[in-house]
Amino acid sequence: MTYSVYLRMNEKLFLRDPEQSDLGRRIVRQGILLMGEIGFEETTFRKLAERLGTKEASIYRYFENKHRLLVYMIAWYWQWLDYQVVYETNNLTSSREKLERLLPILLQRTTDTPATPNDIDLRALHNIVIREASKAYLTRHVSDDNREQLFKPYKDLCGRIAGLILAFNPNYPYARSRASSLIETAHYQSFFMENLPSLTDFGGEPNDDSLLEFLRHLLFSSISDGKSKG
Amino acid sequence: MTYSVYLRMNEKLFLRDPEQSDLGRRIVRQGILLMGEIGFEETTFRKLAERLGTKEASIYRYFENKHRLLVYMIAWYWQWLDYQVVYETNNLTSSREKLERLLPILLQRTTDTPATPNDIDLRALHNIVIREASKAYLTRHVSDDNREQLFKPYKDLCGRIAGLILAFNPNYPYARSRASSLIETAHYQSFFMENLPSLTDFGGEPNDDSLLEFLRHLLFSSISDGKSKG
DNA sequence: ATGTTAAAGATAGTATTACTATCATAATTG
DNA sequence: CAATTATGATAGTAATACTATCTTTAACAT
Repeated sequence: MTYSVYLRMNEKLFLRDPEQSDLGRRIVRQGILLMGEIGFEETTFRKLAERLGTKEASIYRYFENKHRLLVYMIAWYWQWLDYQVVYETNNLTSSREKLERLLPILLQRTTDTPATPNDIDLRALHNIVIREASKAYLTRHVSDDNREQLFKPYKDLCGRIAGLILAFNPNYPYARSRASSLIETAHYQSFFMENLPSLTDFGGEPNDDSLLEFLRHLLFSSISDGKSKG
Repeated sequence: MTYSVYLRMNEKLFLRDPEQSDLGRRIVRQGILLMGEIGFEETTFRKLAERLGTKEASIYRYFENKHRLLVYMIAWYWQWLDYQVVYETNNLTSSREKLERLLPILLQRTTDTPATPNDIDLRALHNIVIREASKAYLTRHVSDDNREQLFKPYKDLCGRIAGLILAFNPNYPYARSRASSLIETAHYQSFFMENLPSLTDFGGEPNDDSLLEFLRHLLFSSISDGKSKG
């Protein structure tokens, strides 16, 4: 039996809660597919409306604009990831083991998901996060958006990871920066691997986990104490 | 006496070389100021033209579109940085020292520039790189742009840094990824520090160099051999 | 001086985008 | 059955991202 998680989203992210209606859910789900296919810039509410057999005005009733829809999707992803981290590290005692489990989650290398997220195409969403997530905050209105707590899920996830890092090494002084840079590195290295491979050392073959090993080495070398391990 | 460096740019980046005419140079220089002020999305050729006392059609004679202008500015920055790295590490024998010198360059913490770059506002350009550089490659046409060598300056800089890393530790297996992630980390941590400080451990006071220390620790812990140093 | 070429100015026009407004209709709820 | 709410349908606007064309100006060559 599979469970389904309902993630309660910040109300500032939408005009009308898309999870409360059929059209709303289709906007999000098909929006993920469309944006995954053609990218953020090429995506328009008109194209999405056509795909849904509705009109752009209807989509505007749910989301103020395309950027808010992106922020919504990304926020959903971070909340989902946070949930996955909690689930996967639950009952583990070793803080190293917890961090080990974290890495494949960040790279979406996990096969068994703890619960099926209601028809959301996770692979498409993960690709959107890799290619478009930075566009959610690299704007002139970051500060306003931040004030409205739009980035809280990302901060929460970073906070969670920073906690794991501090559990591993309470003396490490850069836990939050280490957490945010771990996430970001996972994503643009994935992007580079796929699109600008000469910026990486990874071949990109399906079962090549050199990126995972890179992240593992990078993480543990930085948060381990300088002395040889006892 | 100050010298002035002329950076030869890839011809694919423009329709007409902006360095060869007064209008062209003003497009680039004022473009940097405008984009630094209002950001990439808000920048239009119309606004830039007004600022220059010309018409948008004139700007289109130099650059195919706004994205190409961005790519040009970013490419110029990477070439400039590469030059700076070469200049600053010249005559140093210690590879550790070379890497040490690299870090403040990446953060634009260097006071003495080796040569004055012809009226280019480096501070504004650095801010553009922090906020907008990823938009140069996070597009649907990365591969086409890459084929046209538009990202060569970035790759060259990464290659240069990877070389320094390998000089420091010839056995390190992820030199290129380490180089690209060093650059990227420097930039989005700068952005976070300024705009989403809770994602970092840095206060952001003018003379606070905790970001520099973070990068230094992150870099050397990862590329040093696992054994205690001899 | 004159003719030629190239750069820039000026004006206009088009397709698309990112919305906003309004009104009708269908579905839901009380 | 009445009232409310969601959606559909249509229209319209201001701005954007260009393209085209024609004129003026400047440079340069003979």
